[in-house]
Amino acid sequence: MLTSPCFPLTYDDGTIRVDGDPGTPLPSVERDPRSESGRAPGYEYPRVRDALRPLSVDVDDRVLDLPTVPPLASSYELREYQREALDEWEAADRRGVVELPTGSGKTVIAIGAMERLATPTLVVIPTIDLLNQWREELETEFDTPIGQLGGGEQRIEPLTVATYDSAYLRADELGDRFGLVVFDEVHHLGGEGYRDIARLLAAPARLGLTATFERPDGAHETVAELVGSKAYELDVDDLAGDHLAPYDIKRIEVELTPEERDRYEEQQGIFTDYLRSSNIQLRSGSDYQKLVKRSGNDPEARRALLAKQRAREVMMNADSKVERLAALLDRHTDDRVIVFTAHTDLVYRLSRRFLLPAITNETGAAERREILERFREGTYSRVVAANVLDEGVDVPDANVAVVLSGSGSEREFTQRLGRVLRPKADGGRAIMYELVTEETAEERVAARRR
DNA sequence: ACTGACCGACAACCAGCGGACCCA
DNA sequence: TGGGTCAAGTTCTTGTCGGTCAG
Repeated sequence: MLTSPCFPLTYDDGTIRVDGDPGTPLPSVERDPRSESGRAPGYEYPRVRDALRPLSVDVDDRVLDLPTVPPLASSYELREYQREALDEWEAADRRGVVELPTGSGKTVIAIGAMERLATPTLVVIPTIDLLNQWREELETEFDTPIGQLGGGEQRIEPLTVATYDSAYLRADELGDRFGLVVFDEVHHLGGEGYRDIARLLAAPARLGLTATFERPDGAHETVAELVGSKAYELDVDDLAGDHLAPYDIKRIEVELTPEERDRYEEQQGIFTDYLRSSNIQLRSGSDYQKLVKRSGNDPEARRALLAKQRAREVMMNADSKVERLAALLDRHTDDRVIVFTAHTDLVYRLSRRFLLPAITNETGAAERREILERFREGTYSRVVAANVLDEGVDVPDANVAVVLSGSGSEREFTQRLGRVLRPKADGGRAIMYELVTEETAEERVAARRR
C-alpha cells in the first residue's frame, strides 16, 4: 500500500480546496492552475469528503471551523407531523426541504433540528420583520446570545440569523463557520443572486422551509440541488380543521361597467390583434418572456404589452368590486377582515371610501407597525393592503380575507389564504372571498392559481 | 435613533383553433 | 405516432424589499 502524505482539505473563499493529487478524479473538483490545487464549490463539501474516504489517503479535513455550541434545549413538544418532517429530513442525510402551510410551525421544526444536531447554525430569512421574530424566538428558547446579520447589525454567534441580502454579501467568509444552515421561505433561494449563498457555504446539513416550494420558472430544481429535494410535505387541507382553521373560498363574479368594458375590449383588442397578426402563440410563461424580449426592439410589441397592462388595470380595479366590497364589509362587521389588492392606487381609493387603515410600500415602518399593532389589539378590525402583507410580515390573525385583485400566482394565493388560517378560539371557520371580473382574462388568472 | 433617496434584486407577467419539426 | 417545442443583440411595467449613505 502506498503511503501517501496528508491531503489538506480546506475552505477558501466559498470553495473547498484540495491540495495534492489523490490519484482519482473527485466529483465536482476542478484544477485551479493558479493555486496548483483542486477546487469545488462549497456546497459540494460532503461529496468531496465522502469520495476521499474510501481512498487510501490520509485526509486532513480542516474545512469547517466550528465554535462550540452551548447546550440547546427548547421547551417545545413537537407535534406528530413536525416530528415526522424532522425524521424524514434526517433520513435524507440532513438535506432537504420541508413544505408546510403558513401557521403550521415551521420554526419549531428548525429549532428541533438545531437541538438534534447541536452544531453552529445560520438561519437565512427574507425580511427584517421575520428576522426579528426568529431572533426573539431563538433567544427565548435557547439561553444564549443570538448573532444577527442584517437590519443594521453585523454580529456573528454560534446561532446566527441573517437576511438573504446580508448572507449573500458575506457568504464567502461565513461558509466555514456553520454546520447547519436553515433557509426560511426557501423558494427565495431560486433567485439568480441568492442561490450563490447556498453554493458558497460548506455547511453539510441544510434545511429549507416553505409553504410553496415549486416555482413557475422551474428554479426549485436548482434549489433542490443546493439544499436537497423535498423531504416532507403537507398542504393546507391536511391540517385544516385540526391545527389550522377550517375554511371556505367563495368566488364572486362582478361585471364591468359599460365604460370599463369598452376600454377593456379596446386595450385587450390591441394586444390580441398584435398576437394574431404576428403569429405569436402564448402557451406558457416562457412564450410571454419571449414577447417581452421582443418588445425591446419591436415598437408594435411594446405597444401591445402596454395595452395589455392597461386592460389588466381595468379589470383588476373595476368599480363594481368596490361596490361588492361595501356589501361584504357590512356583512362582516363583527369579523376581522384583511383586504388584498394588487395596485397601490386602489388601496388608497378603498382607504378613503371606507375609512380603512391602509398599508402599502409607501407606508413608513413606524406607521406600519402602529397599524398592525392596533389591528392586533382590536382597535382596528379591518385593514387594506397592497402586496405588502403577502409574505414576510407577522400579520395579526384575521378570519376573513377579501382578494380584490391579484396575480395568478399560486404562491400569492397560498400566502394570502394562510393569513386567515390560524385556528380560532371558538373553532370558527375562515372565509376567503375572491372578486373576479366576468368575461375577462381574470377568470383564467383566478383559475390558474389552483 | 430615524428618515428619505438611491440602488439592485426579485416576482409576476399568459389564448380562444391551428402549423412545422424533432424526438422517443 | 404522439407529444412537446418553438424566432431575433441584450427585457414591458408595477410593486416590494434590503442595504447604504447623507442629514
